[in-house]
Amino acid sequence: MASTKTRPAKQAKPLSRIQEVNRKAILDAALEVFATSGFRGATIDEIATRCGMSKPNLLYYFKSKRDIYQQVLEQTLEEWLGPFAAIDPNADPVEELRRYITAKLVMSEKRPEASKLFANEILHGAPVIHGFLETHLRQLVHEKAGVIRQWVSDGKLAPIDPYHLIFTIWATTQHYADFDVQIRAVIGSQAGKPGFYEQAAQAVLSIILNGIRPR
Amino acid sequence: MASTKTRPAKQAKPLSRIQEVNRKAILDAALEVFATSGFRGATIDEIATRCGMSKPNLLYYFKSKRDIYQQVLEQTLEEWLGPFAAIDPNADPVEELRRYITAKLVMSEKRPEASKLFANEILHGAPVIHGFLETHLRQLVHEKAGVIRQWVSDGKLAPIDPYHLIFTIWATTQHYADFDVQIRAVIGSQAGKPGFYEQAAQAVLSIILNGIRPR
DNA sequence: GTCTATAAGAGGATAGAC
DNA sequence: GTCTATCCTCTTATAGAC
Repeated sequence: MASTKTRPAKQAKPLSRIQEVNRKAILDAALEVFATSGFRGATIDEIATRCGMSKPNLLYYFKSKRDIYQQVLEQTLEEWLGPFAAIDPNADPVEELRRYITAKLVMSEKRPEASKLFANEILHGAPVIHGFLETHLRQLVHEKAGVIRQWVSDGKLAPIDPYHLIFTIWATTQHYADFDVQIRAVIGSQAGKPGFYEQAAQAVLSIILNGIRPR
Repeated sequence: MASTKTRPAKQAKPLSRIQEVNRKAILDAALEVFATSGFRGATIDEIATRCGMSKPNLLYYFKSKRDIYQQVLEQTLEEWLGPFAAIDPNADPVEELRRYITAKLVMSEKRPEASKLFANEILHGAPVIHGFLETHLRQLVHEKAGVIRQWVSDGKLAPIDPYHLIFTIWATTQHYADFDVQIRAVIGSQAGKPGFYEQAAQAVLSIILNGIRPR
């Protein structure tokens, strides 16, 4: 396994093996707890218990509860926006949007906590990521809106406001993660079954894609 | 102003004039605070300050913070589901859905707190209204799904799963209330301007209605 | 690095005067 | 009905031993 020594020459503090492992364990546990309880509802104790550590030990790795929260958010943001950033102006519009919507639904199924984490943050006024939303996300959405607008100009999509199309896609796909409790309550055991998300994908794709196909 | 005496003969405790006024003031303030902060994040103190009362005085009218929360939720539920319950099987399907979607968007614009209150509750596992969701809401959705299924059978709508159509409508319309902070951050000052919700309505209606029109 | 013990503070709820 | 004062619990964060 070669040398496990970390080179101390780098800029920030180099993390030892155990530090990396523990930090990751904490962030994983924190994602789940913050997602289901929100920032205020979450307790350091619950995060600690979930990753088998003591409360003070968590605060050895992170200087405060808010610090943990912030880093979980930042870590998840990148992953969450990946498929959006990957929208390709040169691909076929309908196929590209099908790919994007499908990817978002898969994420809602596989990692609902990530979606819930953001929903909580934004619902409460986005105190931590407000700056990010106004700069990076705004710029990214502006860029992709331009792509969609071009598709419409080229007659490849029905005339539609790009921003509202993006919001519609976000809303529908994330709904399946954020409101899963309601969906489960309303349709019962079907929601847990294997084919459920495929069925959801088919319906959502049918509605949105037919709604924007050029006529 | 005639007599203001309350008749003590009724079943539950009759509320005096001042009691009614204060209860309503508390519930109005509580809606705003719970909507923006969630149950855990909200404090009795903030609710009290917002309606110009003292903390103990609130607890004279309601026996606990949870009691206030529960009553705000129940009070708002009825209003929130009104337009859904009003979907008319005998009306023209596309027009009826247009009416419903428009009504939901108007509610998101005029009373975003109501939407946020539910979003918070459901996001955190619906501890208080879970029973309601599994019984009344489930029954209501089942009924309306039947209406939509019939419309599809009659060839008045394109073939679509009724449940996913309902979820799509809920998701898109409530998104404008629940995620308003993100929308504002992304598109800037336009979001506050007068015509914005009309523009949103046009886009959402265009996507969903074109997506389900019979072909 | 990890623990026990504890300080410090926030917030829900009650007692009791007025 | 409304207030001030207070109790008590929960939770964040730190001190300091190991």
